[in-house]
Formats: sequence, structure tokens, C-alpha cells
Amino acid sequence: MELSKDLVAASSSPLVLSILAEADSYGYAILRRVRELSDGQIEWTDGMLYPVLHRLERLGHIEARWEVAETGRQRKYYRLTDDGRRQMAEEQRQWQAVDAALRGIWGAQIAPTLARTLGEPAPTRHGRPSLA
Amino acid sequence: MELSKDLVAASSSPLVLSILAEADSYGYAILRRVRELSDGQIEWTDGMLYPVLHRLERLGHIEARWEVAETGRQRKYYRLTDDGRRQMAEEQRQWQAVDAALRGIWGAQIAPTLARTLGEPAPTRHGRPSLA
DNA sequence: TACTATACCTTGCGCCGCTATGTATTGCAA
DNA sequence: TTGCAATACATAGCGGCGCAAGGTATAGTA
Repeated sequence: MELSKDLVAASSSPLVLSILAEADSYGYAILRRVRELSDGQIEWTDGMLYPVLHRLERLGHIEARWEVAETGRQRKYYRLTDDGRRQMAEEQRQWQAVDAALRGIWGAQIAPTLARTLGEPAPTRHGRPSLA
Repeated sequence: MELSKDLVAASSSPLVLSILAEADSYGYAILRRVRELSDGQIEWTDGMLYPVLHRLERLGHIEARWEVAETGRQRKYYRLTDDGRRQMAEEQRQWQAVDAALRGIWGAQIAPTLARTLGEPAPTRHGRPSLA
């Protein structure tokens, strides 16, 4: 699925922090984990992930170390810091607040939305606009 | 609650489109509706909303008309177009895909996250990193 | 030998939220 | 009647960031 850039921006930090909360990891593995978690619906490129990792490191949310994998390859492992753990919790709160609002408004519209996307005529809503 | 700018960016379009799917509305009323829907947790400024409305109009997702309210005031009412309704459905799909991924990873961590934010020591995770 | 997957990185473009600022009107309270 | 808050719209400049494109290098495999 093609995700809007704003949604990618909003989800990249919480997703990365949460993945590192599970266990230390490195760039390529994080890309795979995101694909996995979303059942293949979210497809990040490495070109967008590395800047995210560098930013999170600059902000002190994560820490990097070089390590040599069993394969003989160099890998840069990242670890969640205490500060990063707090940040993750905060981002979780924010996401859930927005999600609650969206669910609130979608919940009241699920049936009509489905009907309309199926091509049925929308109930006419003009005439007197609501006086919010 | 203070929301990160990325989250604001990601939620502004779906929220506005969904609110207009309920009924035609105008700037100030939309601000109030957002506050209402989020139980006061989301506080948008008008300075960020108007550019959003102009963009959505430029993209053809909504349409504007001037109207004089019972109060005698000029108000710019916005209406969701058919294109906007499709866009809303698409953004809903995207949001739910990301939300599912986040729930997936948070679900496996809810207890530990709560424990750690309460100040308990995190389980040491260094030593052997996971081989993702 | 060549190709794919792994593994890291940076540059430039374009977009957009946010703060600050501006204008104008209505209604209420001092 | 004076002043403030709420209503109602709008724009300019700044800073930040995704993303595509491009780059380097190694390991494993055909």
C-alpha cells in the first residue's frame, strides 16, 4: 500500500522506537520488521530510514554501536535509551488520542462510508448547513 | 496535549474530510469539532487549519462557498466533493494499516511499557542482540 | 563472472506545520 | 462607551523532513 508522506513521517518514530523496545536491532532488520508487522502493507525504503535513525540518535532516544555479525558483516546496532523509552510512551499517548478522535467520527459513519464507496448516491446534505 | 507536528500533519486531512462528511462546515466550527471529538486533547490553531482547507480545496477534495450566518457574519462553508469522499476512504485505509502495525507491536509490550514508565528498571537487553 | 541481497550513507527538491501578524465584526461586561 | 474576548478570515517566513536518486562495499550464489 502506498502511504502518504505525512503518515510515514508520523509513524516512523513510534514504529522504530517500539521495535527497538523489543530488542536491539539494525537498519536492514528494522525494515524487515516493519514489513512483517504490517503484513507487507508498509514498505519503507532504506533512504528514509537512515535519516530517521540518525535523528533519533541525535535526539538521544537511541544509541548506536558497531558490531560484526556472525556473517562477518559490519552492522550498526541501535539500542533504546531511557529517554527513548519515555519518548515512545509519549508518542503512544499522542497516537492513541488522535486515533480515538478518528474512531469517534468514523464510528458514526462506517455504514454510510461503505455505502458511498460502493458507488451509491450520497445522502444530500446541502440545504441548511449544521450550525456546529 | 501537545501533539507532534508530524502527527498533526498526518491527521489534519483525514479529520477535516471526516468532519465535512458529517455535514458542511466552516473554519472556526471545524476547530471546535476537533476539540470536541478529542475531548479537548487536540487543540488546533486557526493558523494551521486555513492552509489545510486551502490545500484540500486546491486538490478538489472540498469546495467552498460564502454564506451569511444568522448572526450576520460572513462564513466560508466547505462541502466534501465526491473526490473528497474517495480520498477520505483511502486515508482511512492507510491510517488503519499503520494503526494495526502499532497495535501489533504495542500489544506485545503493554505490560512492560507500563512497568518501565513507572520507573522500574528495564530488563537488560544488551549482550546478544536479536538476529532479526 | 555476474547478479542479488545485504548493509550503510548523503544530497537536493518540494512540501507543509507553525508562529507571528494582520484585518474586521459581534457581543458582553465594566 | 470603552475595552476585551470570541468569532472569522487570511498570509509570510522558517525550519524540518520524507523521498527519490545515487553512491560504496561485501557476502553468497548461480
